Amino acid sequence: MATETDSGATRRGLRRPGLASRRIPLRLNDAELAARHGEDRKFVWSLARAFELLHAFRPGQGPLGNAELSARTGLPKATVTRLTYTLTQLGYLRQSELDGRYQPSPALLAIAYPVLANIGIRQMAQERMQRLADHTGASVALSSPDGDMMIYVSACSSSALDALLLDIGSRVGMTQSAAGRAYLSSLEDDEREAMFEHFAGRLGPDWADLKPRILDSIAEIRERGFCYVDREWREDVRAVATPIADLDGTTRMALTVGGPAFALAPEQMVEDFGPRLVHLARGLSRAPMR
Amino acid sequence: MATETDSGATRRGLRRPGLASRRIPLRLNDAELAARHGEDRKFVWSLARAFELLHAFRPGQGPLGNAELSARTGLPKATVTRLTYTLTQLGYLRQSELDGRYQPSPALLAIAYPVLANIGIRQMAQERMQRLADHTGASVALSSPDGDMMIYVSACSSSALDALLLDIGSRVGMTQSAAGRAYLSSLEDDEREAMFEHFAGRLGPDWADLKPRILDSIAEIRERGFCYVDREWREDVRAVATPIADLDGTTRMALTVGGPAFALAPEQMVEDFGPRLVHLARGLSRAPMR
DNA sequence: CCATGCGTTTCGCATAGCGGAACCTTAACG
DNA sequence: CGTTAAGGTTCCGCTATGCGAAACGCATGG
Repeated sequence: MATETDSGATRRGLRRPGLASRRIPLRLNDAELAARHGEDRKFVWSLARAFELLHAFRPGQGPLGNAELSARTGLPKATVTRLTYTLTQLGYLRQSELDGRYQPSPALLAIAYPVLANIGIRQMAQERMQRLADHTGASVALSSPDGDMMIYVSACSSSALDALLLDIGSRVGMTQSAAGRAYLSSLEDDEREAMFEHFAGRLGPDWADLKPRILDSIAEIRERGFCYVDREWREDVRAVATPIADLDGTTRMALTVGGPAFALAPEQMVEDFGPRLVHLARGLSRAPMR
Repeated sequence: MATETDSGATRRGLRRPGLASRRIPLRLNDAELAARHGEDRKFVWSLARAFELLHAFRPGQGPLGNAELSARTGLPKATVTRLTYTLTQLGYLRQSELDGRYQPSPALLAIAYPVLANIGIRQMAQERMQRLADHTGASVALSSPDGDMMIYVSACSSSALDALLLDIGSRVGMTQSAAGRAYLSSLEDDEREAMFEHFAGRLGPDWADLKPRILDSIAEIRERGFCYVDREWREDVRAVATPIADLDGTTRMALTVGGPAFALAPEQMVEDFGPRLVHLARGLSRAPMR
């Protein structure tokens, strides 16, 4: 009997936890937040599940089958079948004729498009970013905060670097990246403090190492307008970044020049790229009109 | 009693139709298809509703409130509240502090990102597209089919055209645009015939006008590799386009050069841009490796 | 042939989530 | 200030929804 009851409880009980506690499902709202929705009459769980599923697709890893999706998300096979089916019908997933596995379809770009269109500064910045990319031979990007990540909303690279290092939509950690620190520097003290609390909670002991480095970067920005971060985000990448506001004057973002460490000399980053970046940001901030 | 029953029936009955028959909610799966899901045990309606809601946001139209969303989608206010609430929690919508209205957030870009990363030819094309844009002074784009639309998956513009005419994720009609016709030309006869059936169904009487023009464009492509479409998609836009395949060799796409009619002379489009475009497509198709 | 692995289908059940209606706010107006 | 209007949220009863364990199909492949 106890078994019976337990099994029932577990079966239902697993539902939420499947999303909530296990494996940090929603990368931006903390797991705790998700857990808090346990009794929330307003929260639509099937939606959360579907997005978690979409999130299981990673760039460059190619198509995924239902089994793989089930494994990654922790959702039961039947549920995955239903979700992939629905998403396919809606056109957001595309199923390979051959192996029946799924891939996100361009339709997703279409729903993401209004995001781009709503970032006023993007349009203005585009050309000048490209010029800066050409001059520096590195990648230039504009990024916007999202949880504890920075998301690229615009990206240019020079011909020198054959492939774009990172493209629109890619994400870099807010704490380790130059972009993230530039953004953090633009926050009010109390806002930044709140973020720090989050980080502390998330990172635990590592935070002690990280915090001073972030503070250094912020001080650097205060002093000369940009920060230089060398191989912290990734072993092989260095970048400079500066904060910038969108045309509405409130939305905070970051502007970055970066690239593979082997191709970029630290001096040129600090002496040339950094100042140019600041110049660009200034130019965009006192934007003529609109 | 009859009233009672009817009201009940209507109440529930309205649900599906709210998505299905009314106002062509899912732009790519035909309304008919959606309607067909009436009894489909596998179809998750809340998902469809949520995406319809996301789809209500249009580029450049700024943030939307729940009322507006309710009006646009035909979903009841309470439902909209629940959905916006959930999407906000998940981070895909962002709510303005001031007026409480919603806007799609960059998190959407992050879920769309794998789409870009999976299109192999994108990376290779980027630089050469940019060069072509610089040379022509027009916009160069790579687009992928989605239902009866072409969606831009890559876009370059020259410095000459200050703003990007269209950005990644924007959509143009398959029937009217050069890109769409280039894509159509790359289909097998039976596939194309199937598309034509769709169009005929969708467009009704207009189809009679449109079809010959599409066939002309296709003939043009057969003959000289590209088609030139002048102010059909929009009053003020002209473009040339050519078909191209992704690296996998199967996924069909289109490559376009286009821009405002006043800035582009028909002769240069046909004599210079078109041939260059074809050259570019050829170069990309016999891509060296990978 | 039986195992293994993927995918779909079935089906009974609890509840998720729907939506009409009531209920707050704010704002504007007379 | 009442009053109307327009946005939004909350309530709440009800059932269709969508969940997921388990059974089933269907390929591989040893």
